[in-house]
Amino acid sequence: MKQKIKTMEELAAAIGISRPTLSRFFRDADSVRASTRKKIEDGLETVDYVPNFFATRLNRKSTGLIGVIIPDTEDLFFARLLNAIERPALEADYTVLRQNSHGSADLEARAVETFLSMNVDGVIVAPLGRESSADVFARLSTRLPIVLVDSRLPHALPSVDFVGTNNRQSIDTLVNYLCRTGAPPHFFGMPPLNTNSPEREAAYVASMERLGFKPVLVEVPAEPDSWEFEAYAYDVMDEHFGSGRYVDATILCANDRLATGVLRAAGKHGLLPRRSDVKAKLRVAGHDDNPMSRFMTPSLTTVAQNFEAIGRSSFRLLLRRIEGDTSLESSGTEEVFDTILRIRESA
Amino acid sequence: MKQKIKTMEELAAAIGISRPTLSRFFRDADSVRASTRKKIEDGLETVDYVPNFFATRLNRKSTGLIGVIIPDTEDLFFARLLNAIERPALEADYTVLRQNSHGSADLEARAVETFLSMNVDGVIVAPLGRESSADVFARLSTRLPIVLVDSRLPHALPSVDFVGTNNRQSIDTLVNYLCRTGAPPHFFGMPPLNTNSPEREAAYVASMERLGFKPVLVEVPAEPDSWEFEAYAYDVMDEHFGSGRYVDATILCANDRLATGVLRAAGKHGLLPRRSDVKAKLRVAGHDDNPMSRFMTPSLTTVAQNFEAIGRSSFRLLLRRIEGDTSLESSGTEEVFDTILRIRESA
DNA sequence: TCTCAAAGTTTACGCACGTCAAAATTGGGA
DNA sequence: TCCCAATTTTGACGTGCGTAAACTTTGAGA
Repeated sequence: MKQKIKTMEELAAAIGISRPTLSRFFRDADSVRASTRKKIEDGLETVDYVPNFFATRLNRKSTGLIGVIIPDTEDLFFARLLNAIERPALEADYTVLRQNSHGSADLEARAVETFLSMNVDGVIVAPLGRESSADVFARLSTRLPIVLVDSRLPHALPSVDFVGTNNRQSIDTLVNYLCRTGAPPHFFGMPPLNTNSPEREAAYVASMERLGFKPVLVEVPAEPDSWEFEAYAYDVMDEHFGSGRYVDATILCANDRLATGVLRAAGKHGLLPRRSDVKAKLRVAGHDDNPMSRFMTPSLTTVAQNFEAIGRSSFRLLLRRIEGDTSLESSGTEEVFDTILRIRESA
Repeated sequence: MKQKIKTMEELAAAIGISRPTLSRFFRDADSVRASTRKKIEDGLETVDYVPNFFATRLNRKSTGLIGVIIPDTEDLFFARLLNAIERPALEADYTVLRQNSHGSADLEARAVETFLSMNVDGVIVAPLGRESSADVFARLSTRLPIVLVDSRLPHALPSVDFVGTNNRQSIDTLVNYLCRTGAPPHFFGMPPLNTNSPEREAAYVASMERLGFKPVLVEVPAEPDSWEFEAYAYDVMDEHFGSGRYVDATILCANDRLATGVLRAAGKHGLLPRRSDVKAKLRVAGHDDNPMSRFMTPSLTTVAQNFEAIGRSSFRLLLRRIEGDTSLESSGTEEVFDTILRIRESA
């Protein structure tokens, strides 16, 4: 069992190198002479030493930490987004800290406090659509670089960057496809938890009108403040289908999780064809290309967001802000990515 | 805009309270006189101060941090488990740090290093099934309290606690139900990424033999070292169904994600009944009750793990170890929870 | 072997806060 | 109004490491 060493001072004594040199070595192994580098590395092999995380960050201009706040870890959309951010961050030697706002503005604010107290170099956040969120992030953005992903804030903060999906393109792609291949779609919106909700609805209305069709929203009783999209959509459509409404309609859902609930309700009411070669009357399309969507029966027609690009891009943008890249506009930058249509069985 | 205050020293000056008293206040607000408590709290209202996270943890016996390591954040099973651990931890004023091993033993080891360097009070880990994992955690357990969750290690560490699901009970429940209502099930195991895989298979064999049936494992070509369970199961069964094998069998899958792939393959080959009142020949059952399972078509018959209990219990156990509860066995404790059968349409 | 720049060592201070001991206040009851 | 225990303040040191300045050693080329 290797000798346990607690401080860098002890380490210096144990391998015969001065502490400042060790400190330099840990910051950048190439900043010391090759021969002493080898001596240190050999020494480290023989002992059990881990630099103290807190002590190293306490007195440093950059902590090498970035914070990410998402609303729900149990939503695969955000789980994938998180991974897409974490990957380039790890490559750039940043440690990413995740906080879950659980859809609550309070927890979101508390997460911000935590990140401030940790002197993170920057924050990437998928915000809630609340007013309070906007205030919190307005304050935050005066103290730290911050980039929004996936959703904007209800009131635009002119100085904050945004990276997300091009909702106009994605919805337009779906509307065009659906109109070309069958009945013009109705739109099933999502609970207005963030700004994607109104954005996609507006995009739907615009696309339909451009094609000369009348936009029709699926009637929803009350929009619950919940992230249980599948159950919500199922309840709504179970009611509709049970009363004979929408049974041969084309339904464009604001995301795949809603579409999942719709498909389930359709199955219950016998509205799904048994074999994929039988044309169904009811058609359902989603948005996001959730990993489960291709495994449903029928598999879900949807559009795939470019997670990789969004994650990478938001991190890079944050990095440039952190490094004070002056070629960036001081007013917020905006990057949106197009989606790819995935035609499957449901529409 | 409130006055920004960076250190406790400044805070002390700003609100007229000595620094040690402030320090005591932040550790426990009730440890100061009510009148000075009020004075401090009023003062805090007027300024913008956040204690430095690193400085507060640097020189403290307990950091109030616990680490959690899971193999995959994009697997809803682990996402839910994580939340179930985080909830009681937050109530007990612990901050939980998550690390994702991405199924890699290297990253798992690195996560351990990180936690050690942060002086976390304890670690909860859902381990990989690798040999190397066992070594890493053996070392870790000599320095920190640690509890394993969901899966054991390939070689039992006698001194480490374990909290998970009672695989014997869950599989036995499913086997009994399936045998009672139709053909005895075949078993579709999962890639041997952790110890649940062999455990569930052994439980299946035992249950079948006890009922006097011959256990039959679904033939799998090569077991890939992958977490893409749905795609894996789909590929395997697409091949089988395409050749006419298992088309009227009952298939018990080691988890819901595999079952999802099986159902998808069944749909492709027209093996699913159109309406739920038509008896299917092919039956599929899963394990875990993934949130999506009830929304599939057909909805999946499965067993629900008791996430809440597993999460709460593993945290409590860790807490007792941290606090040095002497009523605990020094040899490892073991807690397993029973599952609940969810009978739905697929079997 | 000499030379000089490169690299390492010494020494010392700083970071923001925890914590302890001794001295000074405070406040409620007698 | 006096007194004493409870609190707070003062002063000082510790945590593990970053970092700067001055000084010493090293090593490749002349």
